[in-house]
Amino acid sequence: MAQLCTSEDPDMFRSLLSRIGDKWTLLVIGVLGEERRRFTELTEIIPGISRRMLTVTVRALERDGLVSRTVYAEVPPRVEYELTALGRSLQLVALTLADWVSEHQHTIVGNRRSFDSDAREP
Amino acid sequence: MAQLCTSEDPDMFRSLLSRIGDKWTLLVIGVLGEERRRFTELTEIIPGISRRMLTVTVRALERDGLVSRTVYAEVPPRVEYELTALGRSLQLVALTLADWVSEHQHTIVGNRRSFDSDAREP
DNA sequence: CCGAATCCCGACTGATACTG
DNA sequence: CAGTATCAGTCGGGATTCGG
Repeated sequence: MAQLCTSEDPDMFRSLLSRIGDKWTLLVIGVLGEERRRFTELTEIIPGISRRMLTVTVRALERDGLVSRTVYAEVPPRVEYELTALGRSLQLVALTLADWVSEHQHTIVGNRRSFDSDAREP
Repeated sequence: MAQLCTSEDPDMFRSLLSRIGDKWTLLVIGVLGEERRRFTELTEIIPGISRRMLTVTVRALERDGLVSRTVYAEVPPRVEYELTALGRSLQLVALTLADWVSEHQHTIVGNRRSFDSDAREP
């Protein structure tokens, strides 16, 4: 319902929205949606992410129960992350979002271009 | 495709994502999804938004072609905003997102609580 | 290999005041 | 009514460094 956006608890709504809307979360979910990965793999697959931000992101996802973290008592250490059932359900939503973006991104880029050029010359 | 999250143009993906993921955009889209509104109406309906942030938000939406802005040459001035066809298509996506949040928010709050309490006491 | 802790900067936001 | 301008505070997140 659109009401969700306005009434009820906009804080909670926004809190979850900013979680998935932050810089890295959806990328991590997208990658983990394919298969479980270990820490260093993620840093290599996701372009530009730092170890710190990967740690922060993956901790937040674990806290929300979207990702599970498994530590193997080996040497060298190995830690694997994978989507939980809840995480996979979010991934489905994320994919519809990604579809929308891929379908309309060219339109939007064009809109921005014409808006910006209109603004310069009256 | 999940690939969209990783390869291709993650910048464009993130650019659109941070647009709809920012603090006010989805609330504005949610309100405008019901019916066209004028500026002051929006400030009254959306709890906590300042005139400045509303301006910034609707400008960005207009730039992307998601919202249309109509100025009536009256006195006092009247400006109305409404979703474009593109904006309505995004609204559909946003609603699936809102549904997911409303369905799982209690689970997530619970996950956070138990994660936080587990962290304190080993 | 995996991560925690610290420092720091630029971007985002809000309060306030002013204008057509 | 519908904005714009300016300034100050907060915060995400990147670089770097240290530990298990």
